[in-house]
Amino acid sequence: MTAHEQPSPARPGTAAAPRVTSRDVARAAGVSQAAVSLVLGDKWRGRVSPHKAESVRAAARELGYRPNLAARSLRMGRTRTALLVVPALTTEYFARVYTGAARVAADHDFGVVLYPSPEGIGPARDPFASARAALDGVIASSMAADALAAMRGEELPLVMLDSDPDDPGATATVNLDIADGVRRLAAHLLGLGHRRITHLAAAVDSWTFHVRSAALAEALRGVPDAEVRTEPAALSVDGGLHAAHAALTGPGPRPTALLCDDDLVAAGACKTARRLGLRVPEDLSVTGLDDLALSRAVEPELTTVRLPAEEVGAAGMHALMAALEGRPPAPVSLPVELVVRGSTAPVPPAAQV
Amino acid sequence: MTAHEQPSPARPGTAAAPRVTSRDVARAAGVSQAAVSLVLGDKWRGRVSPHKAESVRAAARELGYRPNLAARSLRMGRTRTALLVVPALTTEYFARVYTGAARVAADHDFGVVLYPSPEGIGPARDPFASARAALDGVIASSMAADALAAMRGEELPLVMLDSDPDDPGATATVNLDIADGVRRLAAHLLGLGHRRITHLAAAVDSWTFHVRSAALAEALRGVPDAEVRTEPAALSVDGGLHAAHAALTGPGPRPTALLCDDDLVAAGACKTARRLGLRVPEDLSVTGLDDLALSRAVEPELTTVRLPAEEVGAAGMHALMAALEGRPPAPVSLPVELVVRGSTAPVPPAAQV
DNA sequence: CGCCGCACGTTATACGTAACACTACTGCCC
DNA sequence: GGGCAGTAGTGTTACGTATAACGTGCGGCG
Repeated sequence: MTAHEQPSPARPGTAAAPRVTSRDVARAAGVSQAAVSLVLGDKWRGRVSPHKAESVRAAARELGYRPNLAARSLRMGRTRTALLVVPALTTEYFARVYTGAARVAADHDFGVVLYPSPEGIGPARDPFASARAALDGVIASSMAADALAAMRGEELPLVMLDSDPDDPGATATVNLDIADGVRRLAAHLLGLGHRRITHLAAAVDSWTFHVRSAALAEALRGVPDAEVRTEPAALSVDGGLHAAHAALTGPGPRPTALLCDDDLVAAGACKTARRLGLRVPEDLSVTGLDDLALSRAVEPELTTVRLPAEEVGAAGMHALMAALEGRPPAPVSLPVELVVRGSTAPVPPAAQV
Repeated sequence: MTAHEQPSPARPGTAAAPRVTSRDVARAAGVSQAAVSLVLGDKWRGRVSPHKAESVRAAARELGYRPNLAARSLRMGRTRTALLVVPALTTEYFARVYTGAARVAADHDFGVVLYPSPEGIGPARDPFASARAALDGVIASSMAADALAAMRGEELPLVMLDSDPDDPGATATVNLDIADGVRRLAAHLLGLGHRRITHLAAAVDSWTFHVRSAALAEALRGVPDAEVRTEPAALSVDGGLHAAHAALTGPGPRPTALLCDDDLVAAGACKTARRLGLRVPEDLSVTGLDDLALSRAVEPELTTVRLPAEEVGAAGMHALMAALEGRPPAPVSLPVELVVRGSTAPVPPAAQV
């Protein structure tokens, strides 16, 4: 419990405090406004004497000077602001992407503004109007397809996340090696003896999900007795719940493993399995993808693939900074990590037909 | 799969497009720049003829004119930007608060910039520098205590979330009626016969958590045989895991119910219970708080209190708008909802000593 | 001696917008 | 006919910053 030391007679209101400008600092330090700008911009070497420079800094500190960023942006033509376009922020994955991006941005003295695409925030608005300042660049997840269309025509650097590296509209791309993750999940399941695998595939038209299907197909190509099916699933616990029900009660032999495009889906699938009287992992193996906090909260803990979300955001921002500085950004592909936990087990003997 | 209709010969790069200004529009429409400003600012009634107004709008559309927000902010002294200070964004709760705030802000043509306090983004920076533009107001969660200190001195409207309504430093406060939620959880548990209840209390020094403890104490005051203990817990699955272990293996009779300050903690507690051979809810009842997606993913689903996070963000932004328009904002307290699911059950007969 | 850098500054300008102050014309009533 | 209100505009300025352009002494060098 903190003490309230200040009496604070009136609550802070709308009263616009007369902002202290660089001219005020100049007056206080006895120099010109230009000198203040030079000193505080650290461009004073050989232009202002060390003594005066110090007194400028002292005056600025004294008065609590804070440069007006609107004026600076106007003058410079640069806003030091990037837009991050995400499909919806209520997911842990994108919250982590934001965190990584914001960290790197702060190192470059940049800010990050979010544009959660329409489903999160209402009818489609102009993403550039929603950002309050003009923007220096855009980082966008491929999953925010609708908002993306508006970006295409702009003359801004556009870094695409989780997106086709050959996309000609992107200045740079940052990808997770999802294909490798899925291959390793598939190998893990095959190694446990699973052959009848149903893919609970995200019902989202985005590159990163297409890759998952392709990688799974590729991984099972050389296995003659493998029998893979696909069931579309909405990206939520309920989505997994329904998709798993369809997969487990449909015609034909029951799959012994469910490979889910997302941890949420996997959690839902586990619930359905239990309701149908199937034990996970003894009767049915389930794998997730993302390694959300949730994957360790459910019982059993999910075998999944850890996606380094913060690194995705960080790499995206690095790529954007490179583009802004004229360095050609290289496409990035980040490694993922297979995390084996309790939701997968050898195929039950009874199912080995 | 979308077709790539545009040939797009060169990738968009750093090439700064010569932005089209209001003067360009004026030239194209054959009027003065001032007229353009009037028309596009919708202040032209009786000052510009309807005919010319229309041709200005046409020219703006034609040229793809987008006003320079930096210039506008500089001129107006207002940035139409609010800062949202949150303790960490990787949590679903604050992602939802942001979404609600951003929705309301958009209605007022405002933007929202996030300041995740230091633990999320590195060493403590100046929150106002991190926001790229000057700010018109601040909305802050009481949980971001460290960042908050910096706000106190500023002359900006400050809306506090989940915070003491009597805080003299706040322009307005928005609260959830957490006390009511906890009272209802307590009543629910008492109704099921529970008397030995351990409170897994968040180890965070914030008003919203103090309220929980106080409300629980109050609810049990009139119950003579009630026996409540408290165990501090970090706000995570692991935190709940450890705290529950301490609570269930400590000296004295084992509690029959755990009241947890957060769904994550509750999920962890359930795991510990299961590891100790206790069934939830038959042998032990567990309640959460938040109603995260996670609370429906675990087995059994958590009895919890639904916190309307988006409404908190929305109400916070409404209060800020009111303050900026000179209307005195009233303190807000939002109702919460008890959600009874599978993690609570009548106290087992054996435990009824 | 004259003139070139060099260190140390200042003056002036432009960024794009909003809005104040002003002009000019047209009815129209007293 | 003079003033007055209303309509339809334009010219100009200021917001606060960064920087190009412009002095001004002064020591040194040809």
